[in-house]
Amino acid sequence: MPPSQPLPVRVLDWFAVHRRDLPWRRTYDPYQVWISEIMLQQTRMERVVFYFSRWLARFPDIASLAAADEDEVLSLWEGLGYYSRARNLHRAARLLAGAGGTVPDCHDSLRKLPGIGPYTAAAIMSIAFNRDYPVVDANVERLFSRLFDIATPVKENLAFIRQQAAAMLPAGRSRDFNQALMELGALVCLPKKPRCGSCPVVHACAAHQHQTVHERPVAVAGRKSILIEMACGILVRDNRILIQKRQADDVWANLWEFPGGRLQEGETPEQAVVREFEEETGLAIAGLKKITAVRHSYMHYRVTLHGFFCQAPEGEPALHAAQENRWVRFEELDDFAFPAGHRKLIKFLQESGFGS
DNA sequence: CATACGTGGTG
DNA sequence: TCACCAAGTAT
Repeated sequence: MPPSQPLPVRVLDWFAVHRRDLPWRRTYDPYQVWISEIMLQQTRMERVVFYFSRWLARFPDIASLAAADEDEVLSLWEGLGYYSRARNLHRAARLLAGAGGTVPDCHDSLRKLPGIGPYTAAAIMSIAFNRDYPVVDANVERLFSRLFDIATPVKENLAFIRQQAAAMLPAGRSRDFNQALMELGALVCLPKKPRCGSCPVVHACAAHQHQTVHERPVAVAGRKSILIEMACGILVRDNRILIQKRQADDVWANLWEFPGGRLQEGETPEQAVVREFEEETGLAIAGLKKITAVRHSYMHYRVTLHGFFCQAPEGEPALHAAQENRWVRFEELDDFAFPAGHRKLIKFLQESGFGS
């Protein structure tokens, strides 16, 4: 391919050869494109494929999603993170089900749906309906920051990047072109190890010319990660385990967990479980038995979660910090959506033969 | 508009 | 090990 070909043509030709075969690229069914775009937000492609397939098998269309319980929706989302995406998807499906039951072929209507922002509205318009809307995601930002060798923080240059993306969008080819730009960012114009030798537009890349590819995009200074310790208690009574449903306005909204919380200054994990259990449920637990500690992280926090078995002689738990209590059998824990740390603890128990 | 929202992969 | 990253949105 001669380097004289216009950049959009080179990008489209590259995509025709290198595009990955993905479930939602088979029919471009608008519902499927919508689901995929929400799942792909801040989430890696390889990870999404599994969740997407399982989701489509259970919720093949807007009607089935709208008819589902939120708990089941969250269960199918468990592990993907950013759970408001699942709750918003569910809410939006119910809005759409009452209004024709199709994904609107209209940017403004899409933009009004919960969970659909500027990126996703444009992505659905172009990928599902092949309408001429430019899309600028983190891939496109990185690609353009290199193409134009942008030396200031990329977030300060979004207007310029959007303008460039709109200017080079080939009319009538937006479905392929937008995906091509993102695919190029995901497969070639990588953050750490860009494969400039395989790039179809390296001849037009200012950063490559100036040997500044590794310095682009320029990021704003990040925050340091914070170490915290947490503890939770698995209260067993009559072969049932107490779980609580988290508040709707808190982190991990509407997910389930074992009572517990963050260690205070100078507190041991044991003291923290006793205190948190009392605060959250009013129960005075005893007979603590350490299970294990699991490490995980979220946002800029790195968490060590200490898990304990515990006992409580009498009384039903109160609801001081949760919206619902439930006593469930060990095997039933798989039917509820838990934050990753708690799920790791459950997995540890399953693998150590507990309950069998 | 800065910040919160989750998680697992990566170098 | 750890900081940074990944097809953003809501507030």
